[in-house]
Amino acid sequence: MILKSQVEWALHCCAILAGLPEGRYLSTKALAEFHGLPKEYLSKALQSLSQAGLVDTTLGPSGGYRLARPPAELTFLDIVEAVEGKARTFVCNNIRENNPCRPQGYCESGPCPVARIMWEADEAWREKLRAVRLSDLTEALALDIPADLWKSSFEWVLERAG
Amino acid sequence: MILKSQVEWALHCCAILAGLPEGRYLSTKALAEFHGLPKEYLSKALQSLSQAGLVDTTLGPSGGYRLARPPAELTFLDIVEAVEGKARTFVCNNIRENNPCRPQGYCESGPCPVARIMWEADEAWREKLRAVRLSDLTEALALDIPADLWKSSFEWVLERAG
DNA sequence: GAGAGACTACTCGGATACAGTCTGTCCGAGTAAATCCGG
DNA sequence: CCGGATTTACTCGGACAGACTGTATCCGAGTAGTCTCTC
Repeated sequence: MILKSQVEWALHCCAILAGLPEGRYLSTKALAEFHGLPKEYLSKALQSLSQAGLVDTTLGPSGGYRLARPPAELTFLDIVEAVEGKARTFVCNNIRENNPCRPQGYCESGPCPVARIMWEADEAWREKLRAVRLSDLTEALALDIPADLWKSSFEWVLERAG
Repeated sequence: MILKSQVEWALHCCAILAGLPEGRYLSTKALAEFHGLPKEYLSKALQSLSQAGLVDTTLGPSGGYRLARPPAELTFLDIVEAVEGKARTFVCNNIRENNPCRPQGYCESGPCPVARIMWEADEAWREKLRAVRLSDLTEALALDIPADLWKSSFEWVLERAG
């Protein structure tokens, strides 16, 4: 059970978009070039973000993506779920129904206890992701990255933002 | 990102094995029949448990599996990791290394902040699974299942336990 | 110089292909209990 | 009746195949700016 690499890409791209000045867009091409990723496939991840309503998009030249909401109102969970889907990581096939001792027509009272526990863990994971805002990430990145690299990256992006 | 169905199977099988009297074994065939699962494929899940040291096995007739430890000393995480592996659900490909502004030979100071956050969520998930013991599951099952079904199932298993 | 039309650069979506994993099946090797057979 | 050989029932591991998902590429349709051409 491993998350797709698109999740990683989407998170990094959102971090870049978070630094974009109000009203500017950044193209898939620029984002792909900045991260060294295949443009065509990266666009699938960005399309997922777009379909989830996390980013706005404009067509035509100087078109591209920008965040639909301020970074403080976007959580990691939003982004992860946009790419990976909202489905739970554990699916219950109710194999308890196959119990040979089970009386005919017996109806289960509720979700299988096994599933209940797995779903609680899944919820703990999501809760942790829900608690981290995109703005928290950019703050962490600002501390992590040397100031000059931070500045030159910002300028690199600005040059390409329409 | 969905866990394999083998995880579900392994959890249910462990719950059955937890009810087995001291020193008795239960065969793959019986476990597969009880849960309505393909015997050959279920054996893969049980082999994973065996390789992880969670269950003991004996060959020959009246052979099969039994828990290697008391149910109170087996956690959900043990079982999930035995089947699914211990690898983190988020892998960091360090795409920040491709930043075109990054100076040559620049060495990252530590793990990528994005990965750090994802790994914390992963750890929260595992922590939740670590907190649930197999004995907790059997207690929950005892409450969930009607007493007569519980009893007849136990007898069904005992008949086949060598 | 202004407006209409052509052009360009981009997003979006579908089609396609390939690889890896998940699911499932089959079979042979090895092992331990049960059975059989000879003394 | 006893001990050794055979049979049986099971685990274990590898080989294999099909379905599905993840990764990746390509191309056509649509759109918004830009450019060009004409008046």
